Amino acid sequence: MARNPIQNKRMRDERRQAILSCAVRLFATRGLAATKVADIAAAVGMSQGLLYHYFRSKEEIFVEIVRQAFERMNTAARDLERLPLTPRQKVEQAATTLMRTLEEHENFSWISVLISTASISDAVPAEARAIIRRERDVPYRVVARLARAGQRDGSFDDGRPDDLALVFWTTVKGLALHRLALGPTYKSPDPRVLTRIFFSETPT
Amino acid sequence: MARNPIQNKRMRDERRQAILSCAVRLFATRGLAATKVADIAAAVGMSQGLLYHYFRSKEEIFVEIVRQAFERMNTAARDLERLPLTPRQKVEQAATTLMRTLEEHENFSWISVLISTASISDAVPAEARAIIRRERDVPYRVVARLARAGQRDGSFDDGRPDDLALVFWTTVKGLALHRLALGPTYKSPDPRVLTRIFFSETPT
DNA sequence: CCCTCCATTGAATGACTGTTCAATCAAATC
DNA sequence: GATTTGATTGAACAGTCATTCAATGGAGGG
Repeated sequence: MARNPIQNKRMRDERRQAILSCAVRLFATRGLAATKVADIAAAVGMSQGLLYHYFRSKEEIFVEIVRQAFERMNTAARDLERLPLTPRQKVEQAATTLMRTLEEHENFSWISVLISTASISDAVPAEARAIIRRERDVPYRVVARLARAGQRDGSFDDGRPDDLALVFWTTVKGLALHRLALGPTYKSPDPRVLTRIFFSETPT
Repeated sequence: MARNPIQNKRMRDERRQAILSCAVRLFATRGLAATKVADIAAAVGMSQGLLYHYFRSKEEIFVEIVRQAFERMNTAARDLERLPLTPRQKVEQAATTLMRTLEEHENFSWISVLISTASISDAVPAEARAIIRRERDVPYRVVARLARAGQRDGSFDDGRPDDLALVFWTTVKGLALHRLALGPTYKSPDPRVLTRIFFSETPT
């Protein structure tokens, strides 16, 4: 193995990521409590003991997954908001991107499901709960602001912005769920099922 | 206690229902594995041992909940389908009823969340998985048929009926989730967020 | 008043599983 | 080739928790 301390750290990080990405689908399909450390170790292909060389505990793995998930999702949401586009274009782009991501990256769906269940659950580590509480409504707020902007400039229909944002993300989560149920057969619906939440077909 | 064997059975059934309705929210918030038998017993207010007088195992409780949930939901769906109404009226009635139920009966949301998580989970008893596999798409099919009927008679917009049904139920599930997060503060959005999936505002 | 059911308890049991640890291995540096 | 440093293992440990069970209570019927 690499003795170079920098390469060393990199390999360690890669190994941690490998563990995380195996653990995601286990946690998503079984939940934290029902996922055994032995399962994770088997999925990664290492001994149980070695897992504890990379993470202090099963809970730490879980927390790390939650942390990274929100980091990526919220960065993407804020990036979208900053793009120099009209509200209508932003919604269209978000809808198209999300539908494509659903089809192409199974991982997005695993993470989405994991977060959904973790958000409800009483049985998650306190640290994970804190992250969730702090981060979970960022995407909702972004979309609600978008809805408000669109309604102000007249390109969107009416409806309480918060409700519309809720329906928007709810639909995405539901599709993610469905995508996992179907596997590779899955085909995303027309992005208009998302855009229609905000405005009817006819371009202004 | 009632010695009358008929009354006796009735009291036993009531007790079983009491256990089930306490267990639902525990299973919904923690998942099957993370819910301890001790928790359920404490919630009902009985000893752990006594639980086993009413149910053979923790899993049996879970399975019974799943069974009853699908029974009610699917009966309601099929009842709606049989009503002498136009597709448009049926969708409107379903939307209104669901929005009201969400506000008034917290239990509906608990059950909805329980079923959602159970549907994904690998870690549910085989019997529950069988019930889920067998029953879960009844409501989807009912709504898809409705969509097809509405499109045929021209009162609905276009869109793949299966996709529309998916989006419809997904939204309901998402709202149930949100309703639990908010508690008594929750206020259902305008039913049109549901009807709009199928047709635009203007009445034909 | 006794006998028979059922409800009820609380403690014992036994399996499961997260975590620790002492020991081995392998690579790189000197 | 000796030494250091991190990777890796497998078994042991400890705590948790579902399930069982022997014993008690209490209500109605004879």
